[in-house]
Amino acid sequence: MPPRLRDRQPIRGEAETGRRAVETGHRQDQRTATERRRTELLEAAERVVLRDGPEASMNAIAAEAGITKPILYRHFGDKSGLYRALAKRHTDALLATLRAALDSPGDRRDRVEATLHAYLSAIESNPQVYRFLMHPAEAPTGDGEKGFDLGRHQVPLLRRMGEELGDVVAEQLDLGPDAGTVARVWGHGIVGMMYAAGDWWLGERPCPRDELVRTLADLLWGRLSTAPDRTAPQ
Amino acid sequence: MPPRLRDRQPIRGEAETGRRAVETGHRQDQRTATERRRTELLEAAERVVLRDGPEASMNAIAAEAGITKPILYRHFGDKSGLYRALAKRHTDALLATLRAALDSPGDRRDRVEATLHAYLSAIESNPQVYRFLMHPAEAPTGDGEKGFDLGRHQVPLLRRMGEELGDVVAEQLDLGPDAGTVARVWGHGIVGMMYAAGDWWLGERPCPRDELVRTLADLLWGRLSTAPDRTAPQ
DNA sequence: CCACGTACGTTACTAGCGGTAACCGCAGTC
DNA sequence: GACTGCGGTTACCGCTAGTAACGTACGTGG
Repeated sequence: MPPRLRDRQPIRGEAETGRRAVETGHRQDQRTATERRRTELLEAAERVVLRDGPEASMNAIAAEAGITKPILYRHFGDKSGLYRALAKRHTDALLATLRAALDSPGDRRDRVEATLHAYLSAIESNPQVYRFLMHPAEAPTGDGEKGFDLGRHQVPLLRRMGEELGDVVAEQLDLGPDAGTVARVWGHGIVGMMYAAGDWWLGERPCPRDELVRTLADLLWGRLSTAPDRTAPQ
Repeated sequence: MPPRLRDRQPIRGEAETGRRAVETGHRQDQRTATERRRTELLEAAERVVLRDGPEASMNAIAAEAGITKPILYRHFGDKSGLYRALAKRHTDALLATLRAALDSPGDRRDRVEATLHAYLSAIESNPQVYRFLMHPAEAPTGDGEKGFDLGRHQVPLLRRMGEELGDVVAEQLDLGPDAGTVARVWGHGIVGMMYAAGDWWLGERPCPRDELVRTLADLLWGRLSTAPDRTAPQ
């Protein structure tokens, strides 16, 4: 890869214009102030990530915020800390949307289709956020354990969505014995189905969204088992 | 000398002990020789990746092979080239296994379960290879296009499996109009289901493999639509 | 008043990364 | 003998994440 021009360092003395004078009266808004600062930094980070993708550098983020790296590290510990904080808002929002769709009125098929629609339109309307959430660009291990744990620190959104959907399935359906396990398996399975099909669809756009939703719902409705064989009539 | 610590370079003169003398007779095995060298390097890389995970450094791989970085770059271009070469063998093997399962005798349900079994036992028997294949640890863009392409250079194995399965579905089932699109959607969807459920199962081990296979097959067989409601016990 | 704690901010560094330029030496071939 | 190509090296580049040390404004408490 050709060497990139070094990213611009923050311009000196432009971040602190006319700020301090506003809150002279208040005293112990220290905590709220740092909180506000935190969200300011997060918004800057979000701008950069949405512009440059998940591989945005801490330098670039700091520059966007008008400051330098050490402050970012004071606030978020390390890069994965920043990314975790950044991801939280979006994952929470997405999960809320999905839960709303899962609890929407209508029969079961309607709810399933509504959920698929919700997920797909979310990733469609903001692919870069989706990409950032799903492909965290190397979350640096971080756990003390070296070895074959596998998957713990990876793609947490997929896991969370799977757990969430499993809960909903468990609470809405009567699955007989082993209901808990079955529901969780289905939760992760269905989420994975949404994920892979959605990722592929977003890249190739082979059909409108409704058709994708219908086709996936057909799959979940067992059409795979009832479709006629093709080798026989030939 | 500047005070920079140098990372350990490979030990001098241990890679070429008693090698040259063997093939004095042959002449134009240059191509086969470089081919052999390539696979030697790939095996060294594999050892390191299986030991250190996907974030293994080129320096470490070169050291393991008893050489230095530039040779790796001569052979594979860049890191993603090496990783692609490294992944190819395993993906080919896995895809062949899956295809065999998809074409196995028995009825449709048997074939589906056989395929699930094949995938799950593959990732179970070698989780680190699986992890390397699925989470390529930041394939560095590489494409000229900057922007929102999304997903093209990401997780190629998932895509390939989806395409492959879509082909099989299309050639075995009669899906009426739009058969091509339906088959591909299903291919990617089913693969995603396997992927997410398998990843979760591998981490938590909530049930034996057979049960997971059966539960997923049940999902594909439409049990989601036929399971009784739980909130309204008629 | 002065000292303290605390936030914000900087400069200047470190080790390590992927990747490359320039060079050496050895084989075989025209 | 000159040319070419491959295996191999040293030494570098620009970049990254992360840190140490220092400075500056502020409000509080002895």
